Amino acid sequence: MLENPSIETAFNAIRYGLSSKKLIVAAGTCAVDYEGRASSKLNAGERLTIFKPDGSAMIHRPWDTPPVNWQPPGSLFRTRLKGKQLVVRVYRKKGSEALEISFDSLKMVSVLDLLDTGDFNLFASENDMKRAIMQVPSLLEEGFRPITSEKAVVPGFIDIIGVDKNGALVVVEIKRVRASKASVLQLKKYIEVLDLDPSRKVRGILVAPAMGKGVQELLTSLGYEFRFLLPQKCAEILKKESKSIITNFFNKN
Amino acid sequence: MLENPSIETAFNAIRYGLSSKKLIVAAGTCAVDYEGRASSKLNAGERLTIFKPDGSAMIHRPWDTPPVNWQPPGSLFRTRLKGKQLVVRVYRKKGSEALEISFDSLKMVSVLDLLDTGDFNLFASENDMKRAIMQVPSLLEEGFRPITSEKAVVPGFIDIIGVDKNGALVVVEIKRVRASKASVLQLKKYIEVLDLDPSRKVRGILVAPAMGKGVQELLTSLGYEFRFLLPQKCAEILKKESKSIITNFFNKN
DNA sequence: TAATAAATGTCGTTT
DNA sequence: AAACGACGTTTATTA
Repeated sequence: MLENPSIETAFNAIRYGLSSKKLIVAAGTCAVDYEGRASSKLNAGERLTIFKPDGSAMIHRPWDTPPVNWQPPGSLFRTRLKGKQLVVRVYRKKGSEALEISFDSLKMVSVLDLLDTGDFNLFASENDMKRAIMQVPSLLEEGFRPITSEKAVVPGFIDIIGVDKNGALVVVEIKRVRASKASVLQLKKYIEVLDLDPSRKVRGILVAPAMGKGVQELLTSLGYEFRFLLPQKCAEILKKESKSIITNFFNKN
Repeated sequence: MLENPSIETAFNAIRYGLSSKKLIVAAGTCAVDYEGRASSKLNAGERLTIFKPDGSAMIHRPWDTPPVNWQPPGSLFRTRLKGKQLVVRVYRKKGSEALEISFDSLKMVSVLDLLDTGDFNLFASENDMKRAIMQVPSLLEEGFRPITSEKAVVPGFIDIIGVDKNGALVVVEIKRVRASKASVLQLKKYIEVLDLDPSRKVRGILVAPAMGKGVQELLTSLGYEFRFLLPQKCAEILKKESKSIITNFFNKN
């Protein structure tokens, strides 16, 4: 960990860090060039740069969440001194993409050995909404009974098929974000694919936290219905069921 | 800049850094909870965290380019000590989204004042491809003459309208990445919007560095054409042209 | 402000 | 490996 190191000192620290697969954080005045699918040029300024052991790299300006320049994991590093500058080249063969960071001076260099084995779980995906409805069918409506099992349905296909309290077939299409007209057409397609005999009544229900423009009209014209449901509520339900983490764990392993 | 600070020392440094709008980098053992549009839980492990003066925040694991958790600019910070833990809460009103980082210990805390005024330029956007064709129409084909001026065309609408060497109208749709079937349908829509009289021949040309599956078939069935063009080549042309403009400038003066 | 298209999108799964 | 779709997409642009 170095404060205001000379270019040479920083060079040695970064070289060492890269070769021993450490995570490196460096702040300093640099210019950045990128050539690849696109190309970019960033003039000199003070930024935070991160080099990770997996070969990924980021250059952060003092604002914004996404980095101004980056390179994905699997990239290769080459560090060299060029006159009074420290130059780090991050490149990969595929698409011959290259990022070149030229440091004029450094305020801080930190070489870190981070051990991170903690599990990460993201809840309330569209699949989680489906699971929540499967576990608590009354989320859709009283008396609803799903026919399809959680795993049986082909992903990207019909979300849930079930039966309502009157025995009518129900096709459910779930969106975790605002439903678009495309969502309605998807529901329509699914219902058509089912190739139902006309004697049996079939209901189409679109489940989402919101509707886009014209969605209600399209739904009505096709005779389908809308059910308001927040992904957050599904997350709470799954949390309550507390099986979700375990399920997640087993899905992963 | 602190190495292995105590929780209290780190607390004071981070508090100071946040209140004085500095950029903060901290590495240490932490757990992270996110609640908002989705929700997530990250168990304890060693990570790198960044808090920026604009209110954005990132938590980076020792691998991957995107952060495992983040919060966009405009978020608010609240730092507090909770037992033996240092807790940083990053939250925003909209959607009531909140990120909570609980540190057990810290390896490094760095409070940085970064001055970054350097220009950033990204070349070879879709618009750059358009400009390149406007400047060098032969990129599309010999004898092509654009009708629309660079600025006149409504962006998001028809990219370029022109005339070929035989006087036929040409509608050009540009993609900077592999063109999908949607791109072809977009071209089709644009041509239909033109509402042309049937006496005049109209050609539709899709310009892109590659074609997706079924695109060639769809193009053929609609009677449209494909023109291979790399964004990089456009970038080079624009670079060359801008130089020639400078040269022109010096020749004139 | 809402809708639409682009992104060095990225990140999965499926073919 | 390519192709397709979803994303805590984000971001920019335009009606």
